[in-house]
Amino acid sequence: MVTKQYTGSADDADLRRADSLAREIFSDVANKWALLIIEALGERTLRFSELRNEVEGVSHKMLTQNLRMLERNGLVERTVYPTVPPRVDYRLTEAGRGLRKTVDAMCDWTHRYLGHIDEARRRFGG
Amino acid sequence: MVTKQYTGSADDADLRRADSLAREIFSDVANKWALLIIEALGERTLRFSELRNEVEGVSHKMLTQNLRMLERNGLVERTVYPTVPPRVDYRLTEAGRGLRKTVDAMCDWTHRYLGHIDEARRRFGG
DNA sequence: CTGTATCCAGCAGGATACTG
DNA sequence: CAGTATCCTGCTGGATACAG
Repeated sequence: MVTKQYTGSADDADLRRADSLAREIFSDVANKWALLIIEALGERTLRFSELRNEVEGVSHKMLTQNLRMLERNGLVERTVYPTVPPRVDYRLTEAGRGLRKTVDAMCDWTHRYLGHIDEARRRFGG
Repeated sequence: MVTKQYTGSADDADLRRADSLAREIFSDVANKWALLIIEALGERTLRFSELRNEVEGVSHKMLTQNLRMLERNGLVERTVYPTVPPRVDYRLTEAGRGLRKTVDAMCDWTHRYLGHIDEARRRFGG
């Protein structure tokens, strides 16, 4: 997210639109539940109820809400089997898998710096 | 963030602690403002007011709050110059720069899939 | 300029109940 | 089982004022 310089040229409107879209996507995606859901899905296909178990602490409502958002942005694909009781599968799209790589990197980072951070907190607190 | 299997062995407590710490860090860091601040800082050293300008739309309160949190976790270093008026510089620590790489990747991803997502939204809306 | 504290509206998000 | 809708509370986060 680099700050753009708008020069007043013809296609400034396009640049501005892209920029605001980028910020919108970032806001959608840069939230705890969305990232945890993506991480939980990984390469797997999971049902709603499975996802609910995998993502520790997520409520029914938050899960539905975030899944809709991810679907809307084309990061998650939703497959409904018209059986009874119904069965709904979720899996990452190509775009979703792309994002997942970055979330993985973030998880790796978290674990790599765990000790670092733990120590920093103690210093800060003392 | 992989689900761990707790077997009841001696150092389960440690594993559990590390796990909960990891989740805590993730919750702290996986939020819009924190990531935007980290991205804005980049390799630069910025003052509070500069940061306020760089991070579009952030309020005084949110900026302070997130900077404290990032400082507490040892991701941002805060330098106070006891001048009048006071001057305070912020810059990423090594840990912070590590995280920044993953945020960069996320930003790259956003721009790479911008069109993709735009299209997905239209499909979803129609 | 930077930071803290207070107040308060608005929304996030949990619990619950109900459909297909 | 999956999803939607409603209610209701508690927290988030903006605005404002003030201090160092």
